[in-house]
Amino acid sequence: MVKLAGPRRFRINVREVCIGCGESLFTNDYTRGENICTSCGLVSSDRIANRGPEWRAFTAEERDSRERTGAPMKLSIADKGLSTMIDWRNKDANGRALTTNTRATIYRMRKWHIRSRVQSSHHRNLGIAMSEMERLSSQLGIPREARETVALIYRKALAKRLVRGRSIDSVVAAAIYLACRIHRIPRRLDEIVTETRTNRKQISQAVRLVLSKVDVEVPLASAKDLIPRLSSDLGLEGRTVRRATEIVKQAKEGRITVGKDPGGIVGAALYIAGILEEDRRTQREIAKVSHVTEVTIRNRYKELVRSLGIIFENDF
DNA sequence: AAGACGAAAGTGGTTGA
DNA sequence: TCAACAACTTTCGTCTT
Repeated sequence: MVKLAGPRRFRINVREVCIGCGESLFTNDYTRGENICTSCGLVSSDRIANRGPEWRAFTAEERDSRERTGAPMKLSIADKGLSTMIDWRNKDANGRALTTNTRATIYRMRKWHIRSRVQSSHHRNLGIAMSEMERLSSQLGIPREARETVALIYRKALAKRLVRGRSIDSVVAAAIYLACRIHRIPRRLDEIVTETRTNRKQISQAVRLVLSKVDVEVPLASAKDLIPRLSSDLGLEGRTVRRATEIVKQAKEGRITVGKDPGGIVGAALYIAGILEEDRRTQREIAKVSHVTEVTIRNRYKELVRSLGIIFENDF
């Protein structure tokens, strides 16, 4: 006894609460450009953006043929995600199993397809490099955008034949290190080294090589970028962090930071801020998280206090 | 006893001849 | 290629809290 409604014109979309009846039963009628409450019938807005395509399609094939975009192009995939593949399943487009004859043909095609794809050494190199890059990046927690930068740097290095005679892993590690600096992600070279099979020396050589031969804008590791990481490791309070940020900023303006280990500067700034804000940490604790020794913290601390004229009010 | 301080000697990396 | 050099580390004795 249920009477079916006519052809559905609405795309049901739960939106904000209706100002008429308080229900949250809105529906968007893109064909008319209206928002209609399905509970009380209130038309709430007569100007909504239609985010769908401007064409209409009635069948799946029509939709496929009219679609003008595909998956995004990515540098971190060896072929930029643009090549085609022959599926490994022995099924045709309708999902039916192939006959023995066709299966043999497909097998041959597949073989040559794969061979032609990795035929050039350039491509093979990229394939290996990108999988190593993915492995290392996820181990180090490198975000997506930075990985694209890594891929870009590696491609440039490869194009300039810098990978010749060097291990792929070391160049990948170097690219990751540089991409981290570009994206202002604080990662020390040693952190990267521990996750690779190559040694530190090779990686730092590769870093210097890429830096000199490939045109990439790589900012110097800045003390400021390190503050969030270290202060969260130390569990410092917001006001202490702000104070430390201010100290680092002043130190930078006073030009006493050049050539110094950022870890030491931030460590000292956090130490001072801790004393000033009575959110104190010991030099040892700070030295541990900032990967410099207590002596370095002390030296920076003395310099900062002297040149910035910091006076500890709670001293007397 | 833990933390801070500072001197002295040693290390790995950069710079300039 | 080598020496000079600055920054940083390790080690250790001493002072302070």
